[in-house]
Amino acid sequence: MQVSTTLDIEKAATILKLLGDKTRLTMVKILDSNDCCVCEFVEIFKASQPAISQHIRKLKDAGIVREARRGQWIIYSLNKESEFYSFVQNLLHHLPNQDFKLQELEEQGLRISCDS
Amino acid sequence: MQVSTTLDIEKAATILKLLGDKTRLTMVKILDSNDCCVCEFVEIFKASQPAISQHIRKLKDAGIVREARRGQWIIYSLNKESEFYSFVQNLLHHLPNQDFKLQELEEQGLRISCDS
DNA sequence: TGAAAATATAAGTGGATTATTATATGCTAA
DNA sequence: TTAGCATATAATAATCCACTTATATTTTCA
Repeated sequence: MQVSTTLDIEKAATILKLLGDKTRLTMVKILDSNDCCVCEFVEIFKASQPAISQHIRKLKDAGIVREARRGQWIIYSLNKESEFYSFVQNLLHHLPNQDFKLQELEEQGLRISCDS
Repeated sequence: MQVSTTLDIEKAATILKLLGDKTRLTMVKILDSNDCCVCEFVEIFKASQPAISQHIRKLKDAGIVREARRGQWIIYSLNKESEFYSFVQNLLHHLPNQDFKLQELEEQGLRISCDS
């Protein structure tokens, strides 16, 4: 296997610990194929808004996701410039697609907010 | 990227949390190229024997490593039959080789124990 | 301008995780 | 058969983590 980047073991452990949480790991898998805002995650995970915001902040602090304000929403996406991007990509390839979660939202009309 | 196995997200998060610890991650990286016993890890990590045993037990409980008694020593190795093996392998490829740690032990004559 | 929506942040709490200390187990060799 | 080594296990203490509740900030729109 050819690997593009070699990570410091300490940094790698930090990233793995971050992703070693079901909510954050699922978030990142979803963000791998869609941009998303906090309110959507709140729906998907049936969690409180502060809980979701706190998970996202950890991912943002580590540089794994980035944010872009769009009106009153803040849209999150994977940060492709992150030094961990290819590492995370490789992980994600082992996980089942989670797009059905967003599709469910769409069917409930709960995804209009971040459409476009 | 072609991936051999797809893991349940929940299981994947569990494995990532396990590996999201510098000591355990380094252990697994070392075991990727060498079998090892507890006393060697104690030396390498300058940690207490119970602390090391407890880390190893977590890896063993998850099926990532297996043990084989050899006289008074117990030799640990990566469990290639684990359903997580290819997942873990992929991770490890991103990490720098840690063989120098065992080489240091050898130079101090502290590796005789597990030689075979 | 003021109300409402989306999000962030702070403080506090309970549960999980890690290390320590103490003790038990299993094997070897004298 | 007993002493010593390697390792496991149990109990406990300290630290960390994720969630909750409460509040602040930013933006939109009427």
